[in-house]
Amino acid sequence: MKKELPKVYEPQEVESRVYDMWEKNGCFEGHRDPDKKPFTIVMPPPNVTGQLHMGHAMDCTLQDILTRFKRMEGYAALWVPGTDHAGIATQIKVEEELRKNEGLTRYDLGREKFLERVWDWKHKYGNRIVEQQKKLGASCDWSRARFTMDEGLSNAVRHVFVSLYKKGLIYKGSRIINWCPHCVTALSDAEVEYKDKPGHLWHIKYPIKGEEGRYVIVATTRPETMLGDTGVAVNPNDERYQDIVGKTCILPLVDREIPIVADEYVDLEFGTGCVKMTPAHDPNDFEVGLRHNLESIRVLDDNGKVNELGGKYQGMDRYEARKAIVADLEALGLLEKVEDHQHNVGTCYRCGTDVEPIISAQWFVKMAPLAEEALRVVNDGEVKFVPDRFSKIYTNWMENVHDWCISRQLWWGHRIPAWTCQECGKLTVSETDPTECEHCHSHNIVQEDDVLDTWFSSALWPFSTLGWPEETEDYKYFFPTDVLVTGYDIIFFWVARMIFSACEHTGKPPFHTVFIHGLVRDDKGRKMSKSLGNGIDPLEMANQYGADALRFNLVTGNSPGNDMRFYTERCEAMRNFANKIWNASRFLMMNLTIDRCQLPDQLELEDKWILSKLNSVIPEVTENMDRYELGVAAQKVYDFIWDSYCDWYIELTKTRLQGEDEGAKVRAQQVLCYVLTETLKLLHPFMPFITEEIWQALPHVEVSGGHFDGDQAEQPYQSGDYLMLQKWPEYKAELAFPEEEQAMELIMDAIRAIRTRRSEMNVPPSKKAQLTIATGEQAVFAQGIPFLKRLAYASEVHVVAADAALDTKGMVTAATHAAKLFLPLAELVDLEKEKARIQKELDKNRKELDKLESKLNNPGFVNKAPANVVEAERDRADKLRALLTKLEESASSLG
RNA sequence: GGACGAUUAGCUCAGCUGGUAGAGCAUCCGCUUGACGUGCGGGAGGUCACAGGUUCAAGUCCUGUAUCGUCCACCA
Repeated sequence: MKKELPKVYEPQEVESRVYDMWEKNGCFEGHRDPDKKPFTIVMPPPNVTGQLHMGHAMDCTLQDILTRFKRMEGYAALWVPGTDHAGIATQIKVEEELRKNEGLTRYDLGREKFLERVWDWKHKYGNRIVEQQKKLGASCDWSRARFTMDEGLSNAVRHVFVSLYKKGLIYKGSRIINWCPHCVTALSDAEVEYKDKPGHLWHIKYPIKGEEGRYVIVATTRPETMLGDTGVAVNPNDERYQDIVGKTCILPLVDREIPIVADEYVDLEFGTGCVKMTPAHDPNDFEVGLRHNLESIRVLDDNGKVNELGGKYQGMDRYEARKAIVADLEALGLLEKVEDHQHNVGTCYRCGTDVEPIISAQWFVKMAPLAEEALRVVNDGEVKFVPDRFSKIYTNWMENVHDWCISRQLWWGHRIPAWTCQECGKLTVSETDPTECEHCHSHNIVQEDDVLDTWFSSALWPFSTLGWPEETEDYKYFFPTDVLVTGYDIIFFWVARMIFSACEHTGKPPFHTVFIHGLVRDDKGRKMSKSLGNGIDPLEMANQYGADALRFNLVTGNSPGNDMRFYTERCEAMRNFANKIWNASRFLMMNLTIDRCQLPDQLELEDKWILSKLNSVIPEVTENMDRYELGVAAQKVYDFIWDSYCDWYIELTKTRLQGEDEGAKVRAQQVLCYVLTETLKLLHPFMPFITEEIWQALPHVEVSGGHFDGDQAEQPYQSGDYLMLQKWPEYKAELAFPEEEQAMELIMDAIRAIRTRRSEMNVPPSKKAQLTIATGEQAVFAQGIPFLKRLAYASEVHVVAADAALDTKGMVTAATHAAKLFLPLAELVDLEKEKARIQKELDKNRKELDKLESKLNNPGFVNKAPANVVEAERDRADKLRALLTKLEESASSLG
């Protein structure tokens, strides 16, 4: 069954065809199988109208690798995909579109009509990111795809809201919250990004009432908030201001009389030691205000403009008002001084606008009681972070968590299921839309306008996607899930909230492992962003180099949790790797005369070598996968394929494949095929497309079989149909050949030594030379003759005893610890150069041996080091001594 | 102010529980080697940031310092 493959691997065509094949044949479906253990991953749902970026690509790749690996290991693997309605992000997009195309705002349309538009938008673009994930090879069970605003998930949201409300863990209250004047909504603490910005510290004089010419000087970074000042605070221990505490000052521009109070909150060292109090616009002032009964006067409206309480400044934007106020103060001679001042400004994580702390009536989740269990499960190891250092970030946050502001003044999202009675003013909170007030039974009830924070619904994702609160079969079988894969940037937003939500509502942590990865940055180490325009489109990379190459790039060359720089060159290198595998397979198929592939009974030295190498790489890969060291695992497969299989084993088999012995030819094919097949399995999680494509073309190996063998009529696939459903390779004791492995290495050492010598002398491969090997391992080298001929360019090979009398005058020599090698290339030898070379090699190895011997003569080492380490060092010393002897002989023979 | 990460070849990074410093790219030399030039063979290039310590043995563990980066908190 000879097959000819194209010379260069063309991923584009292969990938879509292979993906369709998998999908059509149900390969991605998770099946509840009582005989198997489940393995479940829920995908962090991307924004429904989003586009796939490099971060998604990495996230997706890691999850796919884990899922494919576990699936092959025999788990009932399920990867649940889905999308998030992404409240603010999506609403902003649709509003922008609306303004651009029709010049309308959402208010022009009204809530209902506007939401129709958003749904239209969702239907139009919602599938885009799914298609993009498919391009990357995501083996999700698309039949179980969910959207956070699906009916089921919405029910879960309502169920949770009501349940928390009834437990007193959700409440509505007036607090200082973070307000984005651009998005016109409240934000949670997590949604505020603090940025260091240059600003000023304005020192303003507030006249003291009844004391002409006397002032309190306050320092502020936000002068416009003075319109809402209702007090001035000093530290009670501040000797400078003992006498003014209790007095009143006149708020300039507003002419309000405000008290001077003493509060520990004030820092004696900072500014003037006097702080203006604006309880409606500063969280600390709010607290102080509560202690001293200061009034809260909110002077900014929802758009960040001064409101009707701001007198002549009404209608000005907060920054306009700032300028005007400063100018007016200066005109009045009340501006003492202005200092440059670097300070941290909170900004909206969505739009970057400076966040305004504003007092506002919002809904909150009471966090303290929920945090307790969420901390316990991590502290007790029921939920582990990989790498572990992130658990500290998590616990630190959870220990200091504030109540979570969950209401958003948006329309797109889960509307808060609370109704206010217009008669008695009380709230009715209900899972199903109520028809009357539960307190006074009035029918005159109005639902809250606000919707819930997007993250409120994503917090339920690991169980809501599986059918909860219904006790569905899926929920019972697949929950709790196993691993959550995500970037460290959403530990607070999402991971923390999933953990406390699952603990609270299902009684179990949602997963046992949180596998954290870093950010993908550009080649200069900058975050990829739209504004910088430095984003690299993963799909473009996949198109150009293949999804497999992109995946391999994203998973190798960095360690878990660390950021990675994206280099296109690395994609190229991985594309080359894919091409290498392709050509190795092409070579095999060109030489294939068999249509069944099992290991032959008779194995040659080189067969045992490669099988033995394969046998040790299998557990290494598996162990690294188990430890989430996916990059290390991938690297091991890479090295095995390129070095061991391609550069050595394939070359070694050519002597048989191109020989006359038909039996030997077939046996070589069988081993080649077996090893390649097993290797394709190891590589499959990382490079699913090319491995499947090649595997489909190969005669399938009977030795390992699939784990879907046997009587499983309900299985939608047949054993052996797809590589992605094959059994993950295992170590096989009967295929470990340590002695042959070592023997083969002796031959390989000799080949390398000869190549080096020839290369140093610029002897082209076309110039063959006789080779004489003096060795104590004659039998081994006798087996190596064909390899030495082919790979060390020997015309003839003579293997003689180590102590054989040889006329080696003028011969080129090379040495390994096991053999002396002689090449009759006398005419090419520069005697002086040759001497120098040998001397250099002698020096190097003597130095090495000296180091070793002093180590071995150190009683501390011999007595305290483990026996196997000592043994290995002794062995190494022996080999060095043998090599030195041979080098010395060579030196002396040169005279 | 706290916490964390990084510092290893020219560049980007691996190096897991201490036991002979690695890869990719770049570079230099050679190669129409019957799978692959997206390749093959060979080479050069590193006092593992610095200073101490633990140990028979430290890139790896501990302490401190420096530089860069990230997160959290926050003084108007």
